[in-house]
Amino acid sequence: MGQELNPPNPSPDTASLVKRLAGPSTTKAGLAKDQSEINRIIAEASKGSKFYDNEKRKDKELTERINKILKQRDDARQGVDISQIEKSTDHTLDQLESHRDLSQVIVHVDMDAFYANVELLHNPELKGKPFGVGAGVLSTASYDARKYGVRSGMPGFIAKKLCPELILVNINFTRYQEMSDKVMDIFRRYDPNMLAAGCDEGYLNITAYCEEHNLDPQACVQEMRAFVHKETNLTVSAGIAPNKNKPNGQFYLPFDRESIKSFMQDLPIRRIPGVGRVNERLLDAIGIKTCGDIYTHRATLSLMDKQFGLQFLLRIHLGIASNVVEPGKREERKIASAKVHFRTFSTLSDRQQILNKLEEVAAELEDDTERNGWTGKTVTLKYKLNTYQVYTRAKSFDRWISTKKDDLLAVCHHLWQYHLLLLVFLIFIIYRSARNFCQAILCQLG
DNA sequence: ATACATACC
DNA sequence: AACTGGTATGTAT
Repeated sequence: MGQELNPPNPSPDTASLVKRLAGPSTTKAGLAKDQSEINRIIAEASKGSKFYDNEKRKDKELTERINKILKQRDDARQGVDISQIEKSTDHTLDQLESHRDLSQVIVHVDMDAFYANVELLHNPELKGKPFGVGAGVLSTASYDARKYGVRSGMPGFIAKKLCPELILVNINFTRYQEMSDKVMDIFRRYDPNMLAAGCDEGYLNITAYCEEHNLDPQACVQEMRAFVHKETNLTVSAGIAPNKNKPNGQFYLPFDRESIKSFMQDLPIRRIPGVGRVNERLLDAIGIKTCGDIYTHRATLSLMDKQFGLQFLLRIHLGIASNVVEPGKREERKIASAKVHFRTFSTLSDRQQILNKLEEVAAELEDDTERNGWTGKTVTLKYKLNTYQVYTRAKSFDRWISTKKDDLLAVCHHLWQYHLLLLVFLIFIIYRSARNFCQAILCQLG
């Protein structure tokens, strides 16, 4: 609320801001030794930029949100019988425990530094050298680069600050897709129903394979990893467990309650899929750092179910997760989008200039949707100012809409706001569909 | 329904 | 100088 005072000395960055600036992928493999020095360099390099200001704003918002939650917690704990709540939570835990299924052998496979290692195959010169894949922003970093703190998602100029001798390699999607297909084919020999999660990882249920081939899970996975290495020259890490919760790298989690419990006890909550940087901080604020801490604070979590999701966390605490592996339904496309960059920071104050840009993306979308026989019911306009603030405006219809350029523009005209006339850095239209066009026709027929 | 935020790779 | 891009889902109003 209050005005920011301008202190005589610039206040140092808060720990949370420094961490935020370091980016989301700080839990990756191949970590450097002194993370705090690296984070300091990153914060230093970011300082003074619009990006930095925006992160600072978001960090402050989150801090305010945390304070609100802490107050809610204190209110919620007033005058209630904590031990009673703990007792009822324990009952829920017993219920969950009684349904634990240890019968399925689930493997999570993850290619090691996939893009980087594929590039190494194509250019052995890179061996032993720190390099990143991608331009502008890195898609991945070689293990030699990770030692310096270089990570995926990091802008090139910061990576260069951390590691001046860093080599930047252009991205070659077709190359990775080719290798991905090969690797996935190997995985499918072990589970034809496997779930491919992105192009470099997947989940397999090898229960049937182990039984049929009279193999124990560890030997089976060892064999599979050996095949991958032999046929592609790439390495893959795997975690074997009774469910899909992802252990750390190469790991066999024994299939009994006690082993799972002790594994979860000290596992940082951040390692759980679904707990990102924001939820990590929210949970930290109420004293939860590890999956074991969930139990300690079960009463608070129970009282604040709405904010934190009690069931979700109790299952995490017990190390219980889905053990159903399915290939993931033939993905129906849900969104079609097109985008334009404004390369300049100058004010695009000329209404006509913006209209031209809008026309450009609308034409691109018309082309895409016409070619693929697509339509949808919602048009979304999304744009980013040079402050990195993002805005979305959407309009939904109860019928399939025309994807003609001019019709899209007519909707956009309805959507765009005056501050589009301010500095615009990036703009894109998202055009979203519930069903594809063929099905739309079927719908109309009956 | 809309406007966002968060998370994942 | 440079801060993924695409998709899904959650949440508040």
